Amino acid sequence: MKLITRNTDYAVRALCCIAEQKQEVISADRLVKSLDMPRPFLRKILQTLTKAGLLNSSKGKDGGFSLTVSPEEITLTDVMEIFQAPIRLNECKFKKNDCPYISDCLLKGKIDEIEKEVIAKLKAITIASIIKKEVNVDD
Amino acid sequence: MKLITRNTDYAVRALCCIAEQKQEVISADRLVKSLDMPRPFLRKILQTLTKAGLLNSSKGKDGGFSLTVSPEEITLTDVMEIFQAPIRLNECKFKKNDCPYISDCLLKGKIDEIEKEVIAKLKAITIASIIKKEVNVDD
DNA sequence: ACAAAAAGATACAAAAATAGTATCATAATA
DNA sequence: TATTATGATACTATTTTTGTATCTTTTTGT
Ligand code: FES
Ligand code: FES
Repeated sequence: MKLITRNTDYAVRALCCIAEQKQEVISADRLVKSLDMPRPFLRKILQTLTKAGLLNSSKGKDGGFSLTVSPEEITLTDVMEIFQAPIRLNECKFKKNDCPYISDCLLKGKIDEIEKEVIAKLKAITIASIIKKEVNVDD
Repeated sequence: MKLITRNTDYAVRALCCIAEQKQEVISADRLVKSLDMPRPFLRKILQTLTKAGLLNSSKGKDGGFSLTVSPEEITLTDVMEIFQAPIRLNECKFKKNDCPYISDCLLKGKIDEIEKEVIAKLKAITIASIIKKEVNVDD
């Protein structure tokens, strides 16, 4: 039971790093140095985030990435949906078929309830809320 | 993000079925018929549940399985722990190493909070609470 | 025009987790 | 001692996760 996959984890850390830094854009290379993760993997994640619309990218010299929206507007679920969709806690399939008991299954109902609450809580976590620390006053 | 794996799912359904029926014990064969799942897979699950201490088993003619404790005492987390341990939402490892940022990571803290709540809720779900329906009055 | 510095696109591969099968041994009982 | 049941275990297949490698395209400075 892994709520957060590595993809999402890396992505969140990268987004935090991008959000925190002051320059216009930051290159994949600099992010690799700051975050200490495998370059090709980070690059793929950045590309995915760009395609998903969370990042702007610019090529060429002094190119790099920047957020398309403010850190307050990026929720954990946004990121999870990109890398871990579908966000379901219980699909209840048997041999690739939908479970025939799904209509009157009480477990299903209970899990779904939990799911809703979890997702609500995940949605409440934003990049901004993650990077917000005392250390990091805007100066 | 799969909160419940198939193993757990099958196991819960089997436990419900065992809990619901009136005979002393129920055999794997009868469970297969009731639950409509692959026999070898169910058998393995039943064996695992037995080893884990949730089921009694008896061999030979008219052998089968029965609960060791009442359905009220079996929680979803009990079952999940057997098949999906460790129950963690966020391990945050990088290349098999623990994440070096773990000590001052706010995301980690937030996820851990959610984790605690989820587990509490899962713990509140018991086999008894799953099978409890109007249809099923003790007669 | 051309080289350098960046990201874009894709295809591939390795590892881990999940899901499922098959086979033989062991115990109980009639 | 045959039958009926579970126990133990080894094996295989599939899917998901986690990466790597390679080549193309765009931008910019010279
Ligand atoms: S057993 Fe399938 S929905 Fe519950
Ligand atoms: S990034 Fe590793 S604990 Fe948060």
